[in-house]
Amino acid sequence: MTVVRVMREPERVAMRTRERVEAVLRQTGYTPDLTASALASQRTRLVGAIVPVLTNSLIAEIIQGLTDALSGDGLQMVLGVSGFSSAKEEELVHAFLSRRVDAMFLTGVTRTKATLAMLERAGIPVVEAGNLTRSPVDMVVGYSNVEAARTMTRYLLQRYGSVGYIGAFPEDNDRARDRRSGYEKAMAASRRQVDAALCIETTLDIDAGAAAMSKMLARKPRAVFCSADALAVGALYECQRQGVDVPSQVAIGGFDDIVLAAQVVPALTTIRVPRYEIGKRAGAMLCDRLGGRPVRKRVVDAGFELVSRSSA
Amino acid sequence: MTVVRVMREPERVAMRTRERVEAVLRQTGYTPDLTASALASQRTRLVGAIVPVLTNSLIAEIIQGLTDALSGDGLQMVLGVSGFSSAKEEELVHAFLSRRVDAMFLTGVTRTKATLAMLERAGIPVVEAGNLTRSPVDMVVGYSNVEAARTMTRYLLQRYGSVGYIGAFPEDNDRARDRRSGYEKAMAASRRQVDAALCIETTLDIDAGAAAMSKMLARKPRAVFCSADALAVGALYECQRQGVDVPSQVAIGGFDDIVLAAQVVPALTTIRVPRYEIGKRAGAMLCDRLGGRPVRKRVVDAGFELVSRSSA
DNA sequence: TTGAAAGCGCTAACAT
DNA sequence: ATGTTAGCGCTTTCAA
Repeated sequence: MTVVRVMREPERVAMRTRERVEAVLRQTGYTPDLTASALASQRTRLVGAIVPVLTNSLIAEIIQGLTDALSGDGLQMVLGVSGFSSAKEEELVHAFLSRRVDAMFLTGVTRTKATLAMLERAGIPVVEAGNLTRSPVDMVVGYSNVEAARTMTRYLLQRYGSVGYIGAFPEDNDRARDRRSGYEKAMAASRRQVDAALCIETTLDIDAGAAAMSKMLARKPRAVFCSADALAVGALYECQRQGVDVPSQVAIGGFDDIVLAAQVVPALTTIRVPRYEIGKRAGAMLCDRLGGRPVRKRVVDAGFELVSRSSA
Repeated sequence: MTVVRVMREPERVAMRTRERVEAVLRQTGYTPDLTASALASQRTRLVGAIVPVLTNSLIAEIIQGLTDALSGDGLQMVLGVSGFSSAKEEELVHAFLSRRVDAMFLTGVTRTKATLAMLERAGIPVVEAGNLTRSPVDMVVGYSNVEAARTMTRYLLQRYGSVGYIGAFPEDNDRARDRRSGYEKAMAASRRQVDAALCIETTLDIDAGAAAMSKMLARKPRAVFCSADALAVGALYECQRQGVDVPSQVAIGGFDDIVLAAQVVPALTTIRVPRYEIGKRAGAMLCDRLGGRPVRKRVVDAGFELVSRSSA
């Protein structure tokens, strides 16, 4: 017990005892065993985080924000990668709960019934990030993907009259689904048919964006909304390779405002979302709850902003 | 005990008993507590991983490979971000050892004495990744940054006669240091002075590459070796913005072969390293050791390859 | 085929 | 200011 006090409330231990204990601790290279501490205290100081992939700068920055927030409170992060699969996410949630993580961070707002039930039963703080919902499992911080996509589509529609769509596969990915839905809503609002040939869904990387654009160029679109900057950048390069001028022949709108977006020539018109801040805020909310500080706002809308640059 | 057997060696339990136990487990929604398991068995099934940053596609892909390898063996990853600080890395190593991780993954091959000592004492499998060394803490998988940088510099020197350098800050970053050193060796080998004005070190992102190139263009370099593709891409865009043609006016060589490198116009001449495979192999080596399978090759050279494209 | 018992290294509440 | 004690929920070994 005295040893414990030296480590946790050294002022309560007599100077001489303390020094003796500290000397021994140093000599023996003692390191407290958090494994035992976790069992005894029922707190692991571990946060489980599940992301669909890591190789995506949007997600990487959110996670960076999350770790920054957590490390301030001495919390650590167990990371799981779901590969855009709800089933894999379910497995991971189970594994993390079995590890008795103190809290969970999840990407997006849709998951399996079983996942929901487990989370419910666990009763730990959970924050969902990257989208919005009226009914989060517990807390959510993100922005409206529907509204953002609608805003961009409307912008392109006003300027160019017609707009195609290149997006990520929507299965097990509510952000992609909502972005597509925003596109469709804007189209409907201005009484446009969505032309299936001008609406491509694909994997989420630069090459795929280029390939999709290559197909779409055959149909001579006037403007294309790419629901992720990675896709938009790939599309842009494809245009360059084919000698199609952007924006005079085809305009391109992106989504995410990754660092690259401001650098490409022409610079990308896109939707800016506060990525890093979303992660940081999510982490802060978890810290608050774990520290016994109540969180009043359980649904945090971090907002978005249309950044108009040269590509559209 | 019978319950335990039902979960671990069900064939050893009588059919009827087993069914009864399984029913109860399902009804109560029982989830084994790994926290207690860890304490009793002295195995956490946790691997600690420390990276300098996440927002870097090279690193993100290595980590992706690592998680893929680990998840096959039911291992999970605690992730720490050191921000290119050896001191922060030291803290993280301490925290992870205190958590009794079964193994450690570290980026690069140089660290503080204290870190080394802790690792030594812990006696767990450790794999260092992303560079090579003759004397790893335990195991290492990477490639020679010196040789790769030398190869690229030599290539540029042969074609363009003189070569400038834009690289990442070398403090607490042996990959950056070695790349610079490879550049200098190649320069020395062809009897060139390294012109300080043609040698810029900066932070590791696209904007910084653009800014550095902007400065360097004032000196009319014939070719520039950017020791990371992020920098090279930034440099390339800066040239485009300034109307400087690549490669006829300035040639640019990169390093890493990120996905973007093949897509930019002109496509980037760069050094390809097997990023994902490095992470995967590192994970596999840890799994082998934890599974009691000895690892013969403790130093794995994953190699590199100069990819000649249009930018140089 | 099933069960009993000790112990992993801490925490937390209660003495002294 | 310091010490004692009883768990936490598993694993491991030994017994029945």
